[in-house]
Formats: sequence, structure tokens, C-alpha cells
Amino acid sequence: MAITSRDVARMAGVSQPTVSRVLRGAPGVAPETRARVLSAARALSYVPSETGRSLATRATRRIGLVADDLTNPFYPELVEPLRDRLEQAGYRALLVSDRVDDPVEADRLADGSLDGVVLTTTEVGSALPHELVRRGVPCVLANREAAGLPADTCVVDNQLGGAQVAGLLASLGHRRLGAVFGPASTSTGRDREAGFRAALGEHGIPLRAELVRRGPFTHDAGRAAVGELLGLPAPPTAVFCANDVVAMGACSAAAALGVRVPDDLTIVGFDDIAMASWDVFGLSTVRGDLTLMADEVVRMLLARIADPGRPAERVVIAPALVLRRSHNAV
Amino acid sequence: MAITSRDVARMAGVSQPTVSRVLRGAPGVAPETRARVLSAARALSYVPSETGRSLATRATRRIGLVADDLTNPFYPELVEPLRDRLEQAGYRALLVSDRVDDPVEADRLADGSLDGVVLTTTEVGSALPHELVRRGVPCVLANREAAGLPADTCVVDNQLGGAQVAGLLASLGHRRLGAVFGPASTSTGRDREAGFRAALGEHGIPLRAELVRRGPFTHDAGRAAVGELLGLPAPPTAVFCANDVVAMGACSAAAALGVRVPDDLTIVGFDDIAMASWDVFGLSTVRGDLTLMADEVVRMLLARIADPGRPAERVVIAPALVLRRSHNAV
DNA sequence: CTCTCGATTGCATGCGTATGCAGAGTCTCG
DNA sequence: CGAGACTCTGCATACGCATGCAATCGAGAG
Repeated sequence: MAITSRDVARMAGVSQPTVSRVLRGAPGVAPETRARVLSAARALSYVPSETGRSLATRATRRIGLVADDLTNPFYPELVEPLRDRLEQAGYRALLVSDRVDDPVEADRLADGSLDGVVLTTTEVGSALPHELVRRGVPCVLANREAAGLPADTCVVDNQLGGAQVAGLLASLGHRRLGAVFGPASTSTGRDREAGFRAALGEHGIPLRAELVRRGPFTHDAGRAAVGELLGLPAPPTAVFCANDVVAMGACSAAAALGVRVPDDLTIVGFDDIAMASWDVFGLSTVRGDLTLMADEVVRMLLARIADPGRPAERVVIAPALVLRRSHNAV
Repeated sequence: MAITSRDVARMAGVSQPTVSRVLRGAPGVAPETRARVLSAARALSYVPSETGRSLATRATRRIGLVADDLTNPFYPELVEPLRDRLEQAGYRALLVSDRVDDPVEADRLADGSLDGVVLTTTEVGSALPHELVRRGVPCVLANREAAGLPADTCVVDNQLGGAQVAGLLASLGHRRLGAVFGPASTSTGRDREAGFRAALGEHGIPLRAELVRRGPFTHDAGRAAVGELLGLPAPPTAVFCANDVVAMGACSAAAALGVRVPDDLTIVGFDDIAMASWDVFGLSTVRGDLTLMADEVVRMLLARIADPGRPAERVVIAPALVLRRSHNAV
């Protein structure tokens, strides 16, 4: 059915291995032969079968990018530079969904169709990364980390980021703070909270339990949580949100209740996704350099593919406050 | 290195083909043998090689989803139901980037690593879909269509949607209309514009050239365009935007200039992405049922894989106005 | 003119799985 | 008790490409 290297060989009057050598640019082929093969290949629209090649070389030049929820705009923004870097390195990036609950997911990632995997939505208790490491699948954790896992990791310093927000709110004079933290099952949610709380403590600012909410990294969670906070008798003057999407939910809550941002309420997010800079939000937030993260992740992944036995690395990226218009002094 | 069916066979004391039969659930294997094989497979953490299987069966059970720009939230929302439906049908969905300019992209999609392709970001002049059809790669166009291409297609009735918006604005009494149309190189951009213009004509409402802008489907394009329109001596009272992201750019422009929505400016988008319902936007827009689109696309793709010679189908999905708070009567 | 060496190219085979076919038992029925 | 039917299982091979090794050819050296 499909055209194979044999068809090309027949047409060019050479053997199949010669076709293989020409198309891979292998040395030791006479220029005249090379030209004849290339011309035959073009005439037949021949495309080497990835399957055949993979079977023979035992490498697929494909990397799986595992992202749970693409409708969270953070992930496309992380996936994009990862894809670029991988492509530069001669690998194709394949986005696969993360059905953490599904035990066959590990099988799917370990079925030999991928040379490596980048996990971006690992949870603290996820079995997937352990499973992959156990099976010897080269694997890098990006964005989120898993405790006690000897795997290459690249994360933003979320604790420092949380502390930076605490410092900002303290310097603005806020004393009645609210927070919508992310899931404790994620290192991002946990670390941002820990850094925020610790730094608040250093500034001698309390964080009252009744002004703290917790939820998934979604707009609706932020909207519901901040809606509640704003309905309290003594609402907070500032809210730290687990990430930008949650912060936008906070903006929604404020908009719905007629609360002005930043006049009546300071909102700070985390991630600095592209939307954060839209005028309707003008969100003050914390930025981690995802391009740098992609660089490091790809570097580590390629190193591990080349040498599966190398010790695991952990790269931490410094965050930076991005000050826009959603914060105000008291 | 990796565990193969031979290893399992050796451990279970059977032949390799028997292992293959057991793991595929083929009939004609004694229950006792089946149990021994399964136990050996489990003990060895054996996962059948997708590559070997693909080579033997000449099918990969993988479908490529081609989406140009995942940072446009519309695409994740289309990709998600597509992925679900494909998975239900026993296929894996692989998101691949669309480098339309790159001529090797067609090769990558036709290298035998995919059983079929869904194109979501086709442009009118794209060579890719023609190339795929020519090479016999089963292929469905979703969301956007390409003229004169005998390929299965599923689109929203964009002309009707544009007409519905025109009707809405007319009924609200708007007479000084602005528009930010999408690229003429996309069927969505072109058809929405055509339907809008035609219906305006029927209502006897002019669309002045100086109030029309055109640009890509991005926030920044909408922001810039509407910023210009609002700066005119006689700005429009309503703007129809090519899609929701552009409409959100319009919201940004209004916010930046202190123009109130909908009091001073009516904004209508297209697509009804999830963000459109956020309180900060409350965007009135046009909805196409992407779940239905995914159903139809997958149905057509599977039918074509089963019978490559079948005639091409074209399914059109009816749009519906979604009225929120970004529109107002004059 | 013969020998050696290098440049090309073909041969044979392996990668891991699926499958048609044959062979070995087992069972049943006459 | 024998034969045909049926159930299992193994054998052989194909899928498309890559690669080690041998073979061939030509050219330059001696």
C-alpha cells in the first residue's frame, strides 16, 4: 500500500539499504547514486516509515508532554517553549493527557513510543512519576515536583514567590489579608502558601483562618472563594491568589459585587500568564521564566536519555514580582 | 533492554505468539495458559511495544490533532472533546503543532505514525490538507474549512452566526456599527464577515469602511483595533468582533480608555469560550456546540479510516446567540 | 602487471509483534 | 474402538528500516 524504501530502491536501481543510507545522509554513498535515489524518492513522494525506523533504531525521537488541563492557560504557555526547544533538539513533542487515576496511563507512556516524558501536572501523591522512573523511562518534572522522587526537576521557587507577595502586601500597609491557596496536593499550591505564611510571620502580620480559602487552580474557585471573603463583615483589603486564573476569579467576584480593584481590594496572582497583562485585569503577579524552565527541562531530559544513570538534578528558577494595577496601598 | 513478548513467553513456558494472543484477548487460548501468561506479564511489568505492534498491524491507533496556537483558548476547548471522543473509540489523540510554512510538516503527518489527522487551523490557502488527501492520509477539517477540497469537514455555520449578530445589533437600535473581522485567509473570519455584512444589508444598516478593522484572532489585535475606533470623532456604538478573544481585546481597549461596556459600547464576540462567561467580561457572543462538532468529526474520521473511498461529507452546526451583559440598546 | 587500499554497494539479519497454517492432543459420536 | 471435529499451541514469516560485514570495483603504488 504505502511506499517503502524498497520501492524507491527498485526505481533507483539500487538496494534498499542504499536508500536508507541516502535518506539518513549517511557517508559513503557516491554522489551520482545519491542523486538518483533522491530523485526517485521525490518522484514517489516517499516518506520513511517512522514505525520501521523506530523499531530498527529503538528510538522514536518523540517526547511526551503530559499536561492535565490545557484549558488552564498556564499550560499552553509552558508547553509552547518546551515544544520549541525539543524541536530544536530534533525531537517531536506530543501532548498527552494525564489520566492520573488511570493505571494504564503509565503503560501508555512506557510502551516504547516515547523516548522521554515531561510531566507538568504532577501531584504530590501521583504514582505516575514513580512508575516511570521504576520502568526506566527518562522523565523530567516541570513546574511541579514530587517529594522524594529521584528524578530531574525544574520548578520556580514558589516559596520565595509567596514571600515576595507577602513582602509587597506588607509594604503597602495591608494588615487584613485574605488568601485563596491552591490544592495542598500540588507542590506549587503548597510552597506558595508556605512561603507566604512564613514571610507574613516575619513581618508580624497575622493570617486569620476565616480569611483563608483553598481550592483548585480555576477561575470558579477563585470567584467563589473571594465572593465569600467579600461577604464577610470585615472583608480583607488584599487577597493573595494561588495563581493568575484564581486571581481572575477574584476579579470576577469583585466585579460581580461592585468592589473596585485596586481601590477597595488588592489582588495578587502568580504565574504572570499572558492574560494577566490585559487591561481588564492589569494583574500584579509573580513571574517565573518559563522559557528558562523549558531550556533546563530539555537539557536535563536529553542528558538523561544519553545517560540514564546520571544523578538527578533539581533546578530552581528565581521568581520576580510583576507590578501592574491590581494592588494599592491601604 | 526492554522486556519483550519473548521474555514473557520464556517465563510462562509458552511461545511468543501465544503471549501475543493472550495480551490481545484473542480467542482460542486455554484459560490456564492465559492465566500463566498474564501472571508472567505482570511479574515482568511487560508492556507490548507500540512500535512492533504498529509495524505488524499497519495501524497505530493514534490520531493527530493539528492546532496552530494553543494559547488561543478556543483550541483547548475544541481539543478536549475531540480527545475524549477519540479515546472512547479506542484511539489516542496526539496534539501536533502546525508549521504551515514548513513543507516537511506534511511528511511528519504522513510518516505512518498516525492513522488519521484532524486539522483545526486550516487556512484557505493551506497546502497541508491537499497534501494529506493526495497522500491518502485520512483527514478531517474541523472548525475551519478549505475551499474546493474533497475532504470531510465540520464547521459552525459562521455566516448564520454573523447574521444573528447583525440581527441582534439591529434590533437593539444600533446604527453606527464597528467591526473587527478576522483574517480573510480563514473560513471563519471570512464567513462571519460575509454573514454579518449580508444581514446588515437586509436590515438597511450601513457598515462604514472607516469603522472596520481586520486582524488576527488575538487579544492585542482586538485591543488595537477598538482603541483606534474609540479614538475616532464619531466612534461606533457597537462592535462585532471576529471571535471572543478579539472581543476581550475590545474590552481591554474600552477599559483603558474609560469607555463603559455596555453603556457606551456594545461588544459582541463569537465562539463562547469559557472565559466569555467570566463576570469581568460577561460577553454576549455566538455559540457553536463543540461537543457536537467533536462527535461528528470523530464519526467521519473513523468512517474514512474504515473506507478511504467514501464520498466526503460536510456537516454544519447551527450557532446560537448567547446573550450576557456586553450588549445594550442604544 | 600485481598487490593493496579505499570507496561503494549489496547481503543478511535484527528490531517486537501479529497471524496464517500445520501439528498435537482431546473429545465425541457412531 | 476408530474417525472426524474441535481446541490449543507452536512454527514460520511478514511488517519497514538500519547496520555490520562481505564483496566488488577502480586506482595508485611498487
